[in-house]
Amino acid sequence: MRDYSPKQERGRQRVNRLLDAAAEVFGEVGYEAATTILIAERAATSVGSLYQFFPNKEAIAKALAERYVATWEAQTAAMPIERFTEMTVEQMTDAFIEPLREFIRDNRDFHVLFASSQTSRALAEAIHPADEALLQRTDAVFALMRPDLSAAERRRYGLIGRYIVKGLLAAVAYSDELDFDTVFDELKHVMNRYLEPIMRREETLPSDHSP
Amino acid sequence: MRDYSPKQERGRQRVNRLLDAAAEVFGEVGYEAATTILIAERAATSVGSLYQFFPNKEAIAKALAERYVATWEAQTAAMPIERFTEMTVEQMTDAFIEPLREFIRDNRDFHVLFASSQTSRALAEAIHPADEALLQRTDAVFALMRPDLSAAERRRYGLIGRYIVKGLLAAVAYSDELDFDTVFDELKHVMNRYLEPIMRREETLPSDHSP
Amino acid sequence: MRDYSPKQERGRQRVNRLLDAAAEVFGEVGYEAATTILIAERAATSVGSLYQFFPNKEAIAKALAERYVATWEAQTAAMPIERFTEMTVEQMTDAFIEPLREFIRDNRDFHVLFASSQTSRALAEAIHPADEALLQRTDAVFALMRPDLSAAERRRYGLIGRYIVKGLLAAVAYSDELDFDTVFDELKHVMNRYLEPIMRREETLPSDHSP
Amino acid sequence: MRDYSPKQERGRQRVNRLLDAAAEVFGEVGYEAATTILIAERAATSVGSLYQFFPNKEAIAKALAERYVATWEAQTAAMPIERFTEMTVEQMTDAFIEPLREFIRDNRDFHVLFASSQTSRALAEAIHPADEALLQRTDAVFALMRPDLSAAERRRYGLIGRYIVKGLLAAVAYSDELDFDTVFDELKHVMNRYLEPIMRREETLPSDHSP
DNA sequence: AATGAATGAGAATTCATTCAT
DNA sequence: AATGAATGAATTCTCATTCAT
Repeated sequence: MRDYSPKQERGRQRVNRLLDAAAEVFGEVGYEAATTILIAERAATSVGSLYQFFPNKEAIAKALAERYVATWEAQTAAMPIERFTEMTVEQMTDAFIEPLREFIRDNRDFHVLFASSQTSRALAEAIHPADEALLQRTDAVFALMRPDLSAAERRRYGLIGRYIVKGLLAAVAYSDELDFDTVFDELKHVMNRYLEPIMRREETLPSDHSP
Repeated sequence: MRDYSPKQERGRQRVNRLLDAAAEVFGEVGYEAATTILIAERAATSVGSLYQFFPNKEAIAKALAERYVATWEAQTAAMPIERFTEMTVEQMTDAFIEPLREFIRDNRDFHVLFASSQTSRALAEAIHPADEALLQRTDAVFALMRPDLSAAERRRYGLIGRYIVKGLLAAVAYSDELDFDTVFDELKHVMNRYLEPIMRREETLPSDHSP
Repeated sequence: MRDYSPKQERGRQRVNRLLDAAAEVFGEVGYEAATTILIAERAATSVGSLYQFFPNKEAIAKALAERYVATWEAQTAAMPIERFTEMTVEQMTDAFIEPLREFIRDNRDFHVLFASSQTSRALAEAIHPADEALLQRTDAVFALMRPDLSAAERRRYGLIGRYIVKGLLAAVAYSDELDFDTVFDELKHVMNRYLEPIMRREETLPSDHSP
Repeated sequence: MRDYSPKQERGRQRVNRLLDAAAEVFGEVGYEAATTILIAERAATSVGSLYQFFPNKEAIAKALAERYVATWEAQTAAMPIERFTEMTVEQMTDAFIEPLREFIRDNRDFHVLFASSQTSRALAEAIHPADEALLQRTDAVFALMRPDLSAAERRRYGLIGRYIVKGLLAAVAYSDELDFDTVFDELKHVMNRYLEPIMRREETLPSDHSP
């Protein structure tokens, strides 16, 4: 297989410009409708250069997803996981959602990629590792705060939470009726209400969600 | 402009077969990747015939969305809106989610269409009326149960609720870790928790979500 | 998989025109350099039509090879295999080469395809069945006239003979110094001399080619 | 025009490495499918360097062909042409084929280049001088042994012989059913039988190949 | 001189839509 | 009306060759 990694500084810069362009174009027209030529043009380069660094369109999406995850992880690294032990549910939700809010504010196009992954089988596979990386953190927090939960339960709550988040990120991206901060405020509220019974450890198993 | 509505019983049947086929194909490969020829073949007919009834691919999606809404409305008609006044929040959620659960059970491919509408500008426009129709019902219920809410608030809660629902429908469609009923049970739980403070009319305005 | 076979008479005609065009174009520029658009244009149609009937360029070559074989077989059917028993080696060679001469006269472009199959892995696979079909006949004749030969020997002589033929067909196709009939006369001579000791059944095993 | 000839010892080595790489790559994927980048990589250098020494891809093939001819000529120089006068046809054939056998054993990829030259017009022109050089030797031998043959006849027998050789070299290169030495043994046999009547000078003109 | 990035024309292939039969 | 053939613009991707570092 060919080696697509840039060897020179010039190449590294171009890769970043291409990813910026891809984020924009995906954001504007969606993954499917985005053409490699359009992306290249937006990055002020030629298709040839694009294909010098990416074997195909899918790989662009994948690299972009990875860059998002890396950015996200760098940002969340500021809040070490141990800090969560001493938090209330509200604080914990804040600790999750507020960085997300800022992240999305800076990366408005983020969501399209993940939304499109529902539409394109190939993209779904490309995105999956990134998707999975995001789950790790919730899992770790659940494990810390509710050690009595089974791995399956942690996973379930993590997944459901992620789908809620994705649902509301769609709201940010596509609804012109709901403004940015409203959605995040609602998201915090939803998550608080969802997680509160789960996090109260003195309760009976919350999987049956009974009071 | 041509008239695409079927004039005879045979035509109506063919349209339905085409929509069935379209639902399947959209479900399998997504809207973008679905080809008109594939849809026609799945309906055991020819492209030529397909274009007899639909001016273009978008129109198929639109008609399909409309058929979904009609089916949904027929199903929910069984529960007249006045009945909601005497319900607890749990009952109300049940009254919403259980029919949805059954609807989705019968129309597994439903979600893809709505997910794809996030990806394709054209499709979004085609789907929008259907999307809007679904919002009417929540709005009506809110109006009935919390007449003190402003139209904007009703709309906001309706929209947010819809995005949560969409988020979890994606879980049904794409996650092989979460099974059908688990998702719907979680969805009910989430909605209950979300709506409860909103529906408690003796509370202060829930928009600020303070206890 | 899609069905590429023509369903209407019109389609069948177009397929034949496309194969004619392909033969020409392959003959002129070779398989690799032949473009599907060029072939389509030569057949006075559009690429789209070409791809209606052939999944890819390789398939065109394959179909063409098959048509050659079919033509060839129709022509050789006139000389039933039993007739070979009563022939001298010269007559047998004649019975092989003269129809080949006529076939090539009518299908000048034939050779390019088989020559190109040495150059393109994909093409080689596509051509192989046709190639193999041609071997059947020599094999049958050897079996009839020299029943004492082992299958391996028959195959060897058949293969070598075929490579000689191919070699000289290249001469017809590419050499502007050797004219058509000269090459075939030489070919007959070569084959006669090659086959004579093999065909003389009273000889010792001809594999050692001793007098 | 630029001067592409290597000026230093290091350059000469690099050219040779590039030709080695080219031979390999042509042998593996054919001339058309071989990319300059692949050749450069195989030679453990970069395209940029490749173009330092060759103006284009065709020139690589040409240089390679020339190197083959030079190698071949060095090898055959051991057998001065006068020695042929005292040989039987069998010995003469041996004197031709055995060095060829050794040459091909050492240069397995040789044939692809010449086969590809049938497929690519441009390559054919590049190869032609090399091709022609190989003909000189047969011509010289014919002239020596059969001074009564016309130049045209010598040329004809030389060409036909060369096409037979090429045909069987293809067998070596592409047939996995015929092994290396079998093919050369058969080749010797074929050439012996072909040349014998031509070389018998007491015969009538062999062009009519009558006994 | 060496590396590998940059370019862009050109190739194969797809597919919504129109049209002939 | 029904079928499936026809069209060609658009898309992804390749690669010989040139250029910047």
